[in-house]
Amino acid sequence: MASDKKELRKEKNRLEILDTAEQVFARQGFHTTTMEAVAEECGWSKGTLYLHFKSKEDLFFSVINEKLDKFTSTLKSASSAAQDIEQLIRALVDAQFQFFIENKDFFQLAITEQGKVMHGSDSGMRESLIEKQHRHVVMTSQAIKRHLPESSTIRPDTLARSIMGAINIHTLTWLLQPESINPKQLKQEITQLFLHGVTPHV
Amino acid sequence: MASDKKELRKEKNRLEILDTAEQVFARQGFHTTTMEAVAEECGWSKGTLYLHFKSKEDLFFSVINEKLDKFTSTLKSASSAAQDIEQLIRALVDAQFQFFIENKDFFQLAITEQGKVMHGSDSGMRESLIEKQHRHVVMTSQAIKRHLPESSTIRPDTLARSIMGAINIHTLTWLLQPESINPKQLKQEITQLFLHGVTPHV
DNA sequence: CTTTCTTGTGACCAGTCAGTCATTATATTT
DNA sequence: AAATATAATGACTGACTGGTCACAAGAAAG
Repeated sequence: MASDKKELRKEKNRLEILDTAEQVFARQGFHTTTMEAVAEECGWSKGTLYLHFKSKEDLFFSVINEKLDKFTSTLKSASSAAQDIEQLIRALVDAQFQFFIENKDFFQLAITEQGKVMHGSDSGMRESLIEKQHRHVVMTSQAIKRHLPESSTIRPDTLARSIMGAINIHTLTWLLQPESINPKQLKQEITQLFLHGVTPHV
Repeated sequence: MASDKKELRKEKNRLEILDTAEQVFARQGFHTTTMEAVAEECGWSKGTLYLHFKSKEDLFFSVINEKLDKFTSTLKSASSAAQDIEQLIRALVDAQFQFFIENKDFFQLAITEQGKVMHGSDSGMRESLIEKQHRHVVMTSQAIKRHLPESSTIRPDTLARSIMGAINIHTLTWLLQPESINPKQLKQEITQLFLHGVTPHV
């Protein structure tokens, strides 16, 4: 049937639009980005965007949603190989940095536009996003739980979130002042920090 | 002279507007907030706002700027009493949580509207804000440097930022799902984490 | 009380943009 | 090749809002 082909093409176009939208949103922020601008940049007309997404918000949340899924699965596979807590933390730090660097656009988007998640914005999209973030933390926590010493007083999700928060802020710094950061050293430091704290370790 | 009184009243009104604006911006985000709304909420008319601030952006940046100064000085005094690295980390974690909880509005603002710092926005305000954040980190780093063991492989500013990042994200979680957090336990965990890492400690 | 000066107002203007839909172009079927 | 169905367009509209400014209200001075 021809409808298969059609569906496929439609999906391909959808993804193309998502990719472009990600860049534009990241560059300009949600409110400053116009549908016209996205349309122009991906070579379709504004009307066509509305054949694929029912509103600007829908487009926006779709961008985030998709990338968040990819992020979660990246971390999942990165953490599956670890044999002990040290390897795991190193893997988590590595993978998150890597992902953010490879997806600067998305990172910038996620950091700068959490506002849309916290404020208003109707429909279930807000909830759906929070749910997705939650699942992300749960996934990471589970990986941690597998390797965390029984006796540890730190709960897996506290650790998961702390690592994320730290890397977030360092990535942000790095984005604002690229020259001031040595990625390799930084990753090493952070890994050490979460493994052993400030206490020097031999 | 009467002009003293006048100046004083003007300053008082300015601060009142800043306070109100902080709340409204936090509740609705930068773009969604209208000058009209701020005016209404503080009982002045829109025109009057423009007697105190030359634009919406000016108002916005003024809000952030002022709070950021308070934040820095709060941390400064909190860290000055510490006698060793443990006390210092505890103090930093405590004070930051405390400040964010007492200034939910500001926190939400800061988190959700970093976009305005990263994207466009003319004038020197963007630079001025980055500079201010930088000074904040420097101040914290200096406090850390005073107590960090010589042999430590972690640089003070890495630690300063990591703590900030971690607390940011936990505060965010706490704002989104208040019931899931036990502040006391969380603070204890985080302090432990940065002191000794995941390694259990007796 | 009248005049002058300061402070405050809000209707208005000019620009913006999300979303629509009548029309056109393209593809598919007969 | 004609007819039909589907995809794409972009001019247009309606709603909104930052910023202005001619005017009003109120205080201070004379």
